[in-house]
Amino acid sequence: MESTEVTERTPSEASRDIPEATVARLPVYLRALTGLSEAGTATCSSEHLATAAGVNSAMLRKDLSHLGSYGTRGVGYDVEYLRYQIAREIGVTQDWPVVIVGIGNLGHALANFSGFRSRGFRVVALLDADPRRHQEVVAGVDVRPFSDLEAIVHEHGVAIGVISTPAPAAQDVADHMVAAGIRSILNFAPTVLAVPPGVDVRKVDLSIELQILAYHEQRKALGAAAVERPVDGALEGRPA
Amino acid sequence: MESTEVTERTPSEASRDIPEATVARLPVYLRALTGLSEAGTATCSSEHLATAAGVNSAMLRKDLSHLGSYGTRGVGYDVEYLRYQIAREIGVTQDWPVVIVGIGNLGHALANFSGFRSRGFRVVALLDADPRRHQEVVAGVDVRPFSDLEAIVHEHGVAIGVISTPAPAAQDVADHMVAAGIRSILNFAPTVLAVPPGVDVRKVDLSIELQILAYHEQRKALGAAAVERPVDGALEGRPA
DNA sequence: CCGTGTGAATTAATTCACAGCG
DNA sequence: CGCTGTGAATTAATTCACACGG
Repeated sequence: MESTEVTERTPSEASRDIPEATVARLPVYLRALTGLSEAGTATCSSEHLATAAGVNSAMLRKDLSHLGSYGTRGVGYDVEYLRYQIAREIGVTQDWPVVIVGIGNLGHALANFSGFRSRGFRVVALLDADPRRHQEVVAGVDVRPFSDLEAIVHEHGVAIGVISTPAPAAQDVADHMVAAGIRSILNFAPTVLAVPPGVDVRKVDLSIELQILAYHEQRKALGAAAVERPVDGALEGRPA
Repeated sequence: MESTEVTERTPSEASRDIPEATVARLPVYLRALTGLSEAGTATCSSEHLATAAGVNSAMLRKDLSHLGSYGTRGVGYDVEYLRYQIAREIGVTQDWPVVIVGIGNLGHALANFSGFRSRGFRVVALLDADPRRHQEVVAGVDVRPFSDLEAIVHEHGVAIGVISTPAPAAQDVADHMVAAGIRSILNFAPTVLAVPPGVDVRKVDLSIELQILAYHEQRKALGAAAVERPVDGALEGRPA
């Protein structure tokens, strides 16, 4: 089985439709609509919804235009209706069974995260390679051996796997997930995963996010003064 | 104090230099270089490093070209040298003091996450509004009242704050962080934060990531057949 | 009128392809 | 030679600005 190529093409096969940048914002709109709905708002303008979602209204309208024409000119959008349409487009009108591998601190937090359940995902199994964890019950689900992965995937029709192991274990976990038939992986381990074409990987990397903030913070600290790159010099330790 | 405007301009003031997309990849390169370094590799080509970082070599070279000319034609890059240059550019040659607010499951996981310490960040305080948590010591740091925020920020010169509270508390926490002088926020709460200009917010949202995967997964499930949008119909429950 | 939906214009990001240096 | 660094070409994302319909 050839899986040397590092993953490219996050959007796989049949993605010639909604731009990737739009797809990434749809869940944000969905959440904003849920908020408006809970606040009792029946109708909203693109301006209103855009503010709630933290984007500008032109972009919101452009994004929504990829889904269809769900608004009413001169009026705005029906909150419930639009919410349903977006949920359907994303695919969270159904429930997705999810398996989490790696039940350390982060795995615990993920297992207990109520947002999964309420947003279209159901954690059907928690797996860990460490036998000492197999005693535990986390969030009402008992921790099982990693070797149960394939059986669980088949039993529940799991299509999405979450990796919250330490970095060194992540590639092996990913390989087993792919072998078991999982084609979408959310990776919290700070490592680049290689997967065959057709498998989507998204990564959430805490220290990368902090480093991006640090970059901008550093820029701010430089103040309005001398923002330019160090004029020359800075060649400390240049190799021969 | 006017802070109605939802945040735009993630890159603030003095960011007319390296493209945002490049900045977001620099930490990935940094990690890949650390890996190569630990493996004893002294020199690498753009091809080699790009593979390790999960990007293509043209993009890597273009990204690095924004920092300067740190390679040797016909040879490649000196791993240690390039690593230092990127770390310096990001600003992680120094240590950034960080405060974490909200010590629930996720806050625990973050406080214990060793990757922060080893990548240029130092957790100087853990804060929680719930007095019952003030007994605890997490990762060697004791949990203090949220009201200590301003004192801690000033004492340690904290520039970066992490929010891992439930969604309803997040905006209030952000407001206090901004008031205390924090200008970079990493938000794990599933909510859109409004902050004044000059403050950077990055968000990490677990269910959004899963929803993006679900979208693509749904597309795959449709198979090669009928990939087009439902030809018409699908107007279930269209409002009057 | 007012606000959606959308072509056109702009800006950003990525990829190509090769000149030029070590 | 081989690989970097980079202009030029391409593709994607965002913003503008306004025609159009309720």
